[in-house]
Amino acid sequence: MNQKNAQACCPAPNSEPDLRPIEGPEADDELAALSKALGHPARVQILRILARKTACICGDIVDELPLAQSTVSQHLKVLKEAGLIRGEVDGPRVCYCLEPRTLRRLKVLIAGLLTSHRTSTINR
Amino acid sequence: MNQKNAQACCPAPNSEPDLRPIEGPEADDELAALSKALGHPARVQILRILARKTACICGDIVDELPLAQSTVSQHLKVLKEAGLIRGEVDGPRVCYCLEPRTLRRLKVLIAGLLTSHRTSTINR
DNA sequence: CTGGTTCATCGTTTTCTTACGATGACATGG
DNA sequence: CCATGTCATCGTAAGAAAACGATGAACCAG
Repeated sequence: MNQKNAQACCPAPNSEPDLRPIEGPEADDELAALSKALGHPARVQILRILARKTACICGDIVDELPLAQSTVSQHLKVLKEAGLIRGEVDGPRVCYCLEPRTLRRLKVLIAGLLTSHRTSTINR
Repeated sequence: MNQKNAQACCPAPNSEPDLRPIEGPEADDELAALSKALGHPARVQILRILARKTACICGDIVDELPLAQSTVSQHLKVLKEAGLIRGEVDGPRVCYCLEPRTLRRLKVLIAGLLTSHRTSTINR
């Protein structure tokens, strides 16, 4: 019941390349952790909402999901701890937004499973 | 204690494009399900093993993981039900291999979260 | 047919996850 | 200062997931 002005939070596109390895035990754990954070429909929907809205929003997310506020807050926490989103306090509200860097990282990690595979001829 | 000959199972590279949508409720659920299947370190390691070995293997996977055979079998089941791997019976053994098509699909779904976002300028 | 190998499934325990309402922290408008 | 709106956290109950050993099905070798 608000549709607040999407503040100019969540800055710094930060397109530095990611240094971390794409294979090995650490990469495996990283991929598992990121996937786990994505592994719930509500959290995917939250990411989708944040991706759609050009800029970041606050708890309008709650209005878009058939879940209690506390549940949504919990999901946001999971996503934030995984580094997939960022939250910034804006007065009484909190403004969430995507962290595209992490999503790109996830994409790269998954692609890494494909490139080491034999079918890389049709891979891209 | 075996290192059996990796049979020529798991054929059909099958590079048809995927028809299904990249957004919407179905895509969200699909992405969540695939991510959930990936959301465990042991399962990521299994995929990594299958990706490394050029061809498919059997329960040599069990020898590579610090888990009981039944536990590995359970993880394989999860991966198979998600469509990420394929299993083919080869005599008394079962030969597993990657399903690159599904991994590519997952990559596309994640990329879809990025493309609808504003930062697509630095997206690729 | 018999015994051995390979793997899936069953049954169980333990732990994690999800969901909710209730409560609390915090900033802002009056 | 007080009331209100916004959000996080706590406590809890229900359900899912993870791990294991034990058992069973299927296949070969002899």
